Order: sequence, then structure tokens, then C-alpha cells
Amino acid sequence: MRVILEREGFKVIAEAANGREAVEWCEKLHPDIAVLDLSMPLLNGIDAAREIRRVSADTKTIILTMHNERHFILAGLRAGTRGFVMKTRSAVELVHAVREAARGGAFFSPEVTQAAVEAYQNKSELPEDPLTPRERQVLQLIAESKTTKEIAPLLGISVKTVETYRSRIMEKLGIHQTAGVVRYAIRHGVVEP
Amino acid sequence: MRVILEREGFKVIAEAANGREAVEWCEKLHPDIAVLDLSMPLLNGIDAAREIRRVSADTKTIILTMHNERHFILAGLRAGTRGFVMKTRSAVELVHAVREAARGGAFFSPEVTQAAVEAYQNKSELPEDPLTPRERQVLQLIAESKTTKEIAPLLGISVKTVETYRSRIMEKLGIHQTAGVVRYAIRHGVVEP
DNA sequence: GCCGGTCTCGCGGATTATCGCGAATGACTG
DNA sequence: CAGTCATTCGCGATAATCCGCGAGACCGGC
Repeated sequence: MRVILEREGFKVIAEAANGREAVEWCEKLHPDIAVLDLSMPLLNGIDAAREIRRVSADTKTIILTMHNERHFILAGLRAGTRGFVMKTRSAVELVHAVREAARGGAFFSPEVTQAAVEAYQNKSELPEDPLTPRERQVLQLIAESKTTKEIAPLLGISVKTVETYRSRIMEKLGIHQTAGVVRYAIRHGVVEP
Repeated sequence: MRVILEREGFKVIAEAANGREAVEWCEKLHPDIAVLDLSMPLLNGIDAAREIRRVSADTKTIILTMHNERHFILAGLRAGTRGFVMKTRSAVELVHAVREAARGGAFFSPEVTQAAVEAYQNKSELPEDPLTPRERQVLQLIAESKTTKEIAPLLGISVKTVETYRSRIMEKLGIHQTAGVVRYAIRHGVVEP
């Protein structure tokens, strides 16, 4: 990706190994564009995009994905991302998206546009995500096999707070076992199986 | 990726949008190398690698991943893949891996090697199916959100016995959290997500 | 400015899960 | 027939979770 973007005259000023790193880099460097993978450890691309908008409002985010499932795309749009590119399409599209974002525009792969249109047409099929961003973040870490003790320092909050989120997640979902929560997370694309 | 590989003199004869397509291309074209994403729709990289070995035994597989978790890596090794490259590392490593595979060798990112070494230290081998039938049965029930107390009467054995199986499953898999066990079960088709 | 939602933190207690250890039985293997 | 392995059960201890409850701080919308 660095090769492709640099060949087009863009300057790549940072690379991140996971969602948290991506947010941290954006906070430090305030880049014009942040290209995110939808599936990243610790923090997924969508929630990372939301976080980036908070810490660096001028940074435009572009999300790369292999999945063209609707709920991913809609969640991304809600997070205010400026581009959504399918990995299965040519690199030209990524460049196009970055160029558009740099100009202040937006770009979405055809599959994404289609999914958004379909969702718009029959919005009855728009299941509102019952979880808040923070709850979803905790959910992801639980599903990534992190213990409550490990999650607390990762998010910079107390163990008790994490327990509160655990409880609320289970209450909202009507699931009362870790196993069920993990499967929910997988079914909803919060983490990879 | 096409840019990088062609710049190095490799010929890219096909591109696939998902795991199933990747397998189909391999069956048709019998390429020397197949570069797979661990996270692909329809069929993940590991199971795709296993399938490719079945339909095109001479094709060497290389898996790209963002996750350095042990169970992914071990599953990949069991699937007979010749390379395992972290996406977070430079493109040089991918080229290196492809070159090694083409020569008949193998290449793994340092994180991968480390995880494999740790696994070897814990148990002397990487068996095809490490779990006994009874263990797999317990695994399934765990992944179906059953508690130990519920599992015992379901199998007609004591709670303590179920606990023994739980421990052994975790020991064998090198996973020590319910969440990880559930994901293992899902990845291995023991339960539906 | 008030209200609802979110995020945060805490307490006490009940329930589960995990670890380390031992040990008996039966079945299959070399 | 000795060895290995799967299956079964147990004790004791520690760690992690789940539950019910309360509560202050902040923010955005009406």
C-alpha cells in the first residue's frame, strides 16, 4: 500500500499494526488521510475512524474491507468515514478514494454504494446496534480472549468499569455467558472467528 | 500486491475476491504460489490453504495476517502453508516469503516463528487433530454457551470430569480463556457462529 | 436549563472457571 | 503383557466472572 500511494505522489508518514496505534498516530501527527483496515486487532476500523474523528477532526478516514456486508458499511457511514474500498478491487480504487478524500470529497466502491442504497430503500432492515461504541470496544476485547484485568489498562479505565460494561453488554444482548457473547461478536463482525 | 510482486519479476496469473475463488483458481491453473489473506469471505485463508493442498498439491501457500495469535498460526502450520507473513511488516518480507516458497523453502515472520517455538516447547508435536472425541464433544457444548454444571448431566458424567476435559482442551490448544476456545470451535466447524 | 444517555467507579456477595495434583478403569498397541 | 491413551472422578486453592445496587460527571438535544 505504501508503494502504491508513494508512486502516486502521496507521502506515507506512519504505519500502524492495530487500531489503537492508528488512533495514536493520528492524534500525534494529524495526517490528512488515514487508511484503515476494517479488521484490525484491539480496535476495528469503524470504531477507530470514530475515535480518529474525535482526536483529529481534520483527518479523513478511508476503510478497506473484504466484506461487503451491509451492517459494516452502514456502521462505517455513521462513523463519518470518507471512503470505503473493497480490497478485492484494483489498487486504482484506493488511489481514487485517497485523492477524493484529499480534495474534501468521498469515494465508495460500487458494492458499498449498492449496499447503502438498498439499506436506504428498505430501512426496516436497519437493525440498530444496541451497543454503544465503548461497549462494542469492550465486546471486541472480550472476544479477543482478553480478561477483564487486561482490558482495563488497555482502555485506561478501572477494572470495575470494565465489569460494568460486561454486565451491560450481557444485559442488553440477553446473553449470560462469555461463550455466547463471543459468538455474538463473531456473528456481528466485531471480530474474526 | 500485484505491483510489488510484478516489480520483482513474478507473474500474477489470477486474483480472487474470496477464499472459494482462490481455491477454484488453484484447481484450474495450478499456480506455483498462492498468496492468501487469513481473513477472506466465504473461506478463510487457513481452510483455503488446506483445500488448495488437496486440489493442487504442488501449489505452495502463503498466508497474510494482521493477527499474531498462536491458534491462527498453528492452524496455518497444520494446514501445510509455506509462509506466514504479518501484514504489519514491510513488503520486503512478502517478497522474501514468495521467493523462498518458489525455491521450495518456507518463510515465517518473526512473530510467527516465536509463537511456533513456544508451541513446540509446550508440546512436542503439532498433531492433525489434537482433541479426542470426548474432548471435542465437551468443546462443542462449551461453545454452545453451556456451563460445566449443565454439561455434566448432558453427558451423564460428573462435573469434575467435565472440568478435567476443559483443562485438557485448553492445555492441548494452548488457549486459556473461554473466548479463545469458542473461537477455536467455530473456526473448526464444531459449532455454527 | 432540564432530561436522557453515556461513561465512569465503587461495594458485597454468589457463582464459575482455571490450576495443580493424584488416581482408577478399560481398551488398544506393539 | 507392558505401555500408552482415553475416560472417569476426586481434593484444594486461586482467579475470574456474574449479579444487584448505587452514584457522580459529562454531553447533546429539546
